[in-house]
Amino acid sequence: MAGRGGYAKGIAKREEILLTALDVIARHGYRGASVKEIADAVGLSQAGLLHHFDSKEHLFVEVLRRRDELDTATALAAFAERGVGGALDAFVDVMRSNAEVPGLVLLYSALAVEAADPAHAAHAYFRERRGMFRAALSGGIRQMQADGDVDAALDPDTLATAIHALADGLQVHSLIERDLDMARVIEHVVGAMSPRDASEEPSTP
Amino acid sequence: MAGRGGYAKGIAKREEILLTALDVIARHGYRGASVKEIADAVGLSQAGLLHHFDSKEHLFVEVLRRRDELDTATALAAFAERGVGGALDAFVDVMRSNAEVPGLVLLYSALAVEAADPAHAAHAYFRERRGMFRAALSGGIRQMQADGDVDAALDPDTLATAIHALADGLQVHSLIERDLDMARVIEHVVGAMSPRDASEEPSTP
DNA sequence: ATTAGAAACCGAATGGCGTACGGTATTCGT
DNA sequence: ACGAATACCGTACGCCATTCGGTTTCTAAT
Repeated sequence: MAGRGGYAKGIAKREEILLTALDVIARHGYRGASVKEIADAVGLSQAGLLHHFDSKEHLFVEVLRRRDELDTATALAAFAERGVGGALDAFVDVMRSNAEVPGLVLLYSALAVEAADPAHAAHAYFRERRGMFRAALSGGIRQMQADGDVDAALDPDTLATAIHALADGLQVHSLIERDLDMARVIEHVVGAMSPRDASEEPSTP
Repeated sequence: MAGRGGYAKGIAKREEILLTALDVIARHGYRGASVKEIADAVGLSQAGLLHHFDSKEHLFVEVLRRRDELDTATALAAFAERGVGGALDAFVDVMRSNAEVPGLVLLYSALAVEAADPAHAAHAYFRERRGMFRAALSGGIRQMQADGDVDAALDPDTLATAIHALADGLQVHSLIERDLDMARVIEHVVGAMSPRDASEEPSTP
């Protein structure tokens, strides 16, 4: 069991662990990010670290959950400021900035695959996350279709599924091909989805 | 070291191991596919199994290499028969049939992430494979642009990168969302890339 | 048909892994 | 200042991939 909702010291330590875990992953790779390595990095024994989290898996999932909170806040703010088109831009921006957090893409991709096992702590996380994400994305696409920014002939749900998969696939590829500009690829593809008569070529209006 | 190029018995056993490995992955998941499990399934000790392959990683990479040989043969045959457009169809077909091999998508996705580690046996494999695959794909796209089947305003290299990432991302997603029709999504996206004046509907409904 | 050497295979051991358990020390509301 | 909840540790367990030395089996050359 994890010592949840405890003393100030414990809360601070838990926070430190979450931050340090990403650091260790960035430096040692996902395989090298053992409980011992992370425990050493925060000055705890292995048992001491596992006191704060149910398991190593749960710790990692918690790291992603924290990141999600930041990201959705950013996206919602962009939506409030700039509307639907701004939200899609914000999505690309979030992806761009997350790609610069060392270890984060590695952790996300690794867990996304491990989550295939229904017994894995990340299974439920990814299931619900994908539902939420795709619902929001397809909603945004529908709005953009109404605004004439996306071809109305395309199916919003299928498109949302595709963009989400594209984003995750690019992350996996970027692990090896480190100069891969994910945001640029996505922007290019999304640009191809806009109605041809409206934009693309600046011919006489 | 591996007992390569040996007696008939060894060659047969190695083949059996490669087939059985996929079976074990399908039944026990990637995490459950330990050397012991696979060794038991083929009637060997762990040491006996490792005699045939340099490591567990190398064994898994070999499974993927074999599959690639089959797939490229299929794709080349389709190209010879049906030309460039047929090759893209063949690519989708190959994806569709591979998705029905239990364990294969799981193995591929798991290794694709583990290959982030330069020391991993799959690192070189995925590096070279992506180069080949994208070169072929972008070449095909260029041809289809010349034929008027793909919008000429799109960048072939970027598009090839996107489609490849999309395919891999869909595979990861399908691990959890098992009713996800990957081929359908890809066909829908590819259909959206065709010139608008040419076809009214983006793809077959 | 024999034989020498390569290949196939095994038992046991090694070091690392995540985690469960029992116990001690620290914290902090009361 | 008390005591229960929390923080933390040493130890141990079972599983993992891999290594090593040794034995059996195969087969090509004699």
